[in-house]
Amino acid sequence: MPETGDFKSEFLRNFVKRGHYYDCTDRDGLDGLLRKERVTAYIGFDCTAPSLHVGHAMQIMTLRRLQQAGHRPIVVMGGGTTKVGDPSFRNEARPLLSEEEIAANKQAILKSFRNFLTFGDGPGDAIMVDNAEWLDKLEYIPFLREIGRHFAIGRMLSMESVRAKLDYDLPFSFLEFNYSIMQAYDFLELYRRYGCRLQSSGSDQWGNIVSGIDLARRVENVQLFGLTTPLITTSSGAKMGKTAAGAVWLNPEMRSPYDYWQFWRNTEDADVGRFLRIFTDVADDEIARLEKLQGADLNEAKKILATEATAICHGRKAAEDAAETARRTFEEGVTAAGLPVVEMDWSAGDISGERGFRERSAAAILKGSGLATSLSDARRKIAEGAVRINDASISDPEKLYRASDAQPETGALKVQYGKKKIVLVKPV
RNA sequence: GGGGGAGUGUCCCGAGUGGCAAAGGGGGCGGACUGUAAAUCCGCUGCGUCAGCUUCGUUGGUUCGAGUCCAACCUCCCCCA
Repeated sequence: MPETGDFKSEFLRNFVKRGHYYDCTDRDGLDGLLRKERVTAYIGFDCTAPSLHVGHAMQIMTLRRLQQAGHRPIVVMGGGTTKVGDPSFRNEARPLLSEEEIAANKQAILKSFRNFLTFGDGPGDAIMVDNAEWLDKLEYIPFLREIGRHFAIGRMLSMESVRAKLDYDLPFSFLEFNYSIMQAYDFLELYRRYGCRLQSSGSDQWGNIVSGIDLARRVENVQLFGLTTPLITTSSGAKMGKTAAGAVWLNPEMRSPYDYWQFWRNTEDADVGRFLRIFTDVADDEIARLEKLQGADLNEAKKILATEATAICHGRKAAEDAAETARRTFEEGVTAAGLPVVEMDWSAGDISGERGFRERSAAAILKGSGLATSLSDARRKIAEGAVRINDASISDPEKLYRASDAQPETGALKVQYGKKKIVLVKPV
């Protein structure tokens, strides 16, 4: 990690202290600018999925910190760049998304930002733009003449993301090669439109950020700045939020606030302090106190981390509901109504055959709960003894339940896979 | 354009002799131990009313039988132009 130096601006001092800082293209320059005026800064987000995931949370928090320090954040939706596709650090050219998919993804992603940032027309309010606004309109020859001539092939080839492709003989088309130019052009365009002076992102975007700064210097003779954050991994080395089992989505339709809370609650001991600093607004001295806790006492800190991080993403109410549901479930051992509920059609015979009216096998229920992906999967999990229904351990996948087995408090069957995954299955 | 090589269980990497639901990793999930932690050990990781069914880039073909042989096509890589 590069030198952090002694920053004088409130924003950068805090940025370092909170663990967001990785590198900066011009430390003194940016530090001075931030002290002098309200700075407009942006981060771009591609629309490759219908939701952002916790891996993006670091970036969104950067914008939040900027806003807290009185600066103006711009969220740039990559409606245009996603059509090109970021080649960085991917082994394959990912299949091109259709324009419809990109548009749908963008619409779904927009909502995620509402709780992290305050949008509006005021001087420090966040704004959101889509780079398709200008990228879609580009004309090839004029663009090459105005912008393309400033890009030296030699230097582009030396960029880390490009070199990796070339060095390992990975597929790499001219289309992807242009991604970096598009991103550089974004920075220039944002400067022209909004006076944006700063681009932030993860450290993997360094090359693209620098390209934008160079371009703006040549074209507009202006000094722009870049600021990067470290790639977040857990202490065990795993990349955050992108497990094979499924990303930790920020969108509540794709991952409920309760499950989001659980994700943070299960943080490794060694990460608690670091995550509190990055992903919550908890005061520094309070974090200092929390991370000193030892052994099981550290669980208190994890609950605060979970609630605070969830509150920023899903709102205070949802976070406290999730905390309360977890408390009742795991500390009191009762069936809490706030657990995820899945409705299941019990109106006809057993879905897997005429086994009996309005009865469902344990395996079918487990599949219906979403905790198993198929009946085979459900049977396997039940046979392993990992499943409980209504708090009773079961081993027979064919054991039958009827709608009247629903627990009166919730009107649902309590289906549990493993120790932590609980879903209420409501017969409909 | 010419020559050579490669595409395996849809998370990734990767063995594979004509009899294979297909070795082995990693990752993930579950169990034990704990503190809803880490580490460690064990198990699971295509679908199915367990008879079977469908997987090895795509489509045809040879064969009792093909991931394995043949042909064409698609994609990628390397060398030559």
